Amino acid sequence: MDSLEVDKRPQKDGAVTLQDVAREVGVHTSTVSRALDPTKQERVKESTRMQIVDAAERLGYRPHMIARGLQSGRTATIGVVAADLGNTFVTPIIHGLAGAIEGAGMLPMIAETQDDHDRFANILDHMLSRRVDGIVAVATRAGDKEILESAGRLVPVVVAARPLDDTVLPQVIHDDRRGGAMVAEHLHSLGHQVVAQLQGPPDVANFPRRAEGFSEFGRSIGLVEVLVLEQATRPIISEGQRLMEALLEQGSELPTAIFAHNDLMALGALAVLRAKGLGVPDDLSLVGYNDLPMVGQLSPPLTTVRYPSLEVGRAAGKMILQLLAGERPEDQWLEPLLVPRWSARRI
Amino acid sequence: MDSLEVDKRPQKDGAVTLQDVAREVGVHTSTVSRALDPTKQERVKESTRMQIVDAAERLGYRPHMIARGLQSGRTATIGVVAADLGNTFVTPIIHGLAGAIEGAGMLPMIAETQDDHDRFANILDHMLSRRVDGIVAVATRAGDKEILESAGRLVPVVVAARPLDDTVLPQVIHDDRRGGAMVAEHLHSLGHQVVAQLQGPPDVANFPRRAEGFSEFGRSIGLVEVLVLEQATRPIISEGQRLMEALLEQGSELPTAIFAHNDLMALGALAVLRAKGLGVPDDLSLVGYNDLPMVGQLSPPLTTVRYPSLEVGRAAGKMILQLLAGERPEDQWLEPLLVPRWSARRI
DNA sequence: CTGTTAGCGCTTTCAC
DNA sequence: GTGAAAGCGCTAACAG
Repeated sequence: MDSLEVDKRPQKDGAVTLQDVAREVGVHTSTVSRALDPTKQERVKESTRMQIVDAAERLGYRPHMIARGLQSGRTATIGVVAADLGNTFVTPIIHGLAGAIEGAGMLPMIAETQDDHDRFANILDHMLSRRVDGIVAVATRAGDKEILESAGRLVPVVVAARPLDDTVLPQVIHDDRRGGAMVAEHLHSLGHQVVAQLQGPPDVANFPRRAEGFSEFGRSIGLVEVLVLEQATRPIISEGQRLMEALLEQGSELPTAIFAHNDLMALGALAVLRAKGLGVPDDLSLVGYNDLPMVGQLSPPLTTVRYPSLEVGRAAGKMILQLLAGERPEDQWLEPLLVPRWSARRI
Repeated sequence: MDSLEVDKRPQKDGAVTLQDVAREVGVHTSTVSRALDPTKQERVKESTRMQIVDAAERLGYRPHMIARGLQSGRTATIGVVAADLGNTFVTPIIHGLAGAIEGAGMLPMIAETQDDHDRFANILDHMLSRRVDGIVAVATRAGDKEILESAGRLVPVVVAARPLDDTVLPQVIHDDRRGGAMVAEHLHSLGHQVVAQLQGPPDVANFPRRAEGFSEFGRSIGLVEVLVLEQATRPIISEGQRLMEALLEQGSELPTAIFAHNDLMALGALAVLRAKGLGVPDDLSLVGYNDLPMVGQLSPPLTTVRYPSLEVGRAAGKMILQLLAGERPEDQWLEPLLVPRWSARRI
C-alpha cells in the first residue's frame, strides 16, 4: 500500500483550493502558498513557482479570503453603520469612504439603524461577530455613545457625520456651530431681524450645535429669535412639516426668515408654506443645511450650508486606515460653506 | 505531569472564544457550541446550559462568524456591484436590498465599478474570493455578461436595474421599452409632433430599450423624430449637456420636445437650454426618466418616468434569498409609471 | 447528555 | 528551496 493517495476532488461547491493546485504540481500546499504570496515568492525556486502560477491559473484557483482571515484575524472589511440609506445625505459619505479604503483592498459592509438604539446595538454586535477590521459610525445618537465606545475597545472605530461629545473616539467633525452662525450672519446681512429655527432632534449632536451657533451669534448681532415650541424627532421631511405647522399655529409673531436644520426639513417647511399660500422667498425666507444633490435646482433654489459629505467619507476612510496601521490620527475638521441661492432674499 | 494544562489566556485581541467559555465552565467546547446553538440546545442538560450561557455572557463571548463561515461555507454576505454610488438612482436599490436580506441576518457588501469593465471583473473576483453567498449586479454592461454568468456558476447571482439580453441569470426587470413608449404617448397627447431623444450609453441595455419603445411607438402614432448624432458614454449630467449641445449645433430641425434617457441627462440638457436662453417648457418640453428624489421640486418640476428603485432592490433581495434556499425564482417585472409634471407642456 | 476527533483552507514556524 | 505539522475558532460525526 505505498499509494495511499485518495482522489480528493475539488470540493462540492467547485472551489479550487491550494491543495488542488499543490497536487496538480506535485508540491506541498505550503509551497503553493509561498509561491502565490507576493512577499514570499522569492523563497520559491523560479521554475516551480512558474509551474504553480500556471496551474493555479489553469485550475481557476481563487484565494479563500475567509480562510486567510481566520488565520490572520483580518477580514478586509469595514463596517458602516448608517441611520437611513434613504437619505441622500449618507450616500456620498459611503461613496467617499468606499473610495478611500478600496486602495487597501477593503470593502464596506453596510447596515441601517433607522435611528433606533436597539438596532444600533444589534448591528454593532453583529459587525463585531463578523470581525470587521474597523467601524465607521455615521448614525450615532447621544444614547449610543457608551456602546460605541465599548466597541472601540475591540476594534478601530471612527465617528463621522454625527459628532459625539466628550469621547475618546477619533472623529470627523463638521463645524456645525460655525455653520449655524453663518446662517444667522447671512440672514442678518439680508436685513432680517426676526427669525426662527426648525430644530432637528436634540440627541443628534449636530442639531444642538447648529442651534447654538445660530442663536448665540444671532443674538450678538441683534437678531430676534421666535422660539418654535416643538423639536423634530428625526431629521426628515415630515418632521419639517410638523414643525412648520406648529410655528404657524402657535400664535406668536411670525419671523421673516426660517432656518431649517437640514434640507429635508426645509423641504417639508416649503411644502407647508406653499399649501398655506405663503411664498418663498417673497413672504418668508428659508435656509436649509447640507446642500443635498439638486437642492440648487429646486424652485426656489435653496439657500443652504454645504455639508462636505464626500470629504467626510474620505476622511473617515483614511482615519480608519491610519488606525489600522497603528497610528493615532487627529480629529479631522471640515468647514461649512454658506451657499446663497434664492430661497432667502433681502428684506 | 498529569497537569499539562497551559494557561491559555484569551487571545491578544481580547476576543473570547468557545474555549474560554468551556474552560470557565469546565466542559468541552462542543458542549458549549451546542448549548449556544438554538437548534441544538435541547441536547444539553438544562443546568449546564445555564452555566454556559451565564459564563458566555459574563466573559463577553461573541460568536466568530468567520470561523463559523469557514466551516459552513457561508458568510451571510451579499455582494452588491454598483456602477456609481454617487448616483442617487442606486441608493434606493441598496436600501431596498438591505431591508430585504436583513431579516435573514445577511448584510450587503458594496463595491463600485465606475462603469469600467476591468474594475467590474476585479470586483467580481474579489467578491468571490470573499465567498459572498450571493451577488446582486446593478452595474452590468453588455460586455460584462460572460464574466457575470461565469460567476453565476459558482454562486447565486441576480441581475437588477440594468438588464442583460439572453441570459440564464435571474433578473429583476423594469419594462424600459414600455417606459419609452409612455413618454412618446405623453408627448403626443400634448400635441407634440417633432421630438428627439438624448440617448444613454448603448451598452447599458436599458437605454436601447427606452429608445426603441419611444421610437417605435412614436412612429406608430405619427411622431417625427429628429435624430441626435451623438450618444452618451455614461448616463450622467455632463453627457446630457454634451448631447444637448450637439443637438443644438447639428443644424437639423429643432424638436418641440426632448426625451432624455434619464433624469441626470435631463438636468444636463436643462442647464444647456437655460444657458442658451431657451425656456423649459415654454420653448421646449423636456422629459426625463427615473424620478430621482427631488426632481418633482425642480424648476420646472420634471416630467419623468418613475423607476421603482426601492422595489427593485427589495425584489433582488428576495430573489437572492430564494436562490439561496434552492428555489428557482422567476424573473420579476416592475412596471414604469409616467409622472406628468411641468417640464413638458401642451403645445 | 457529553467528550473526542477531525477538518473547513490557509499561513506559519520549524525542520531538513 | 521545500516539506511536515500545528493551529486560527468553530461545527459535526461518532463514540460512549
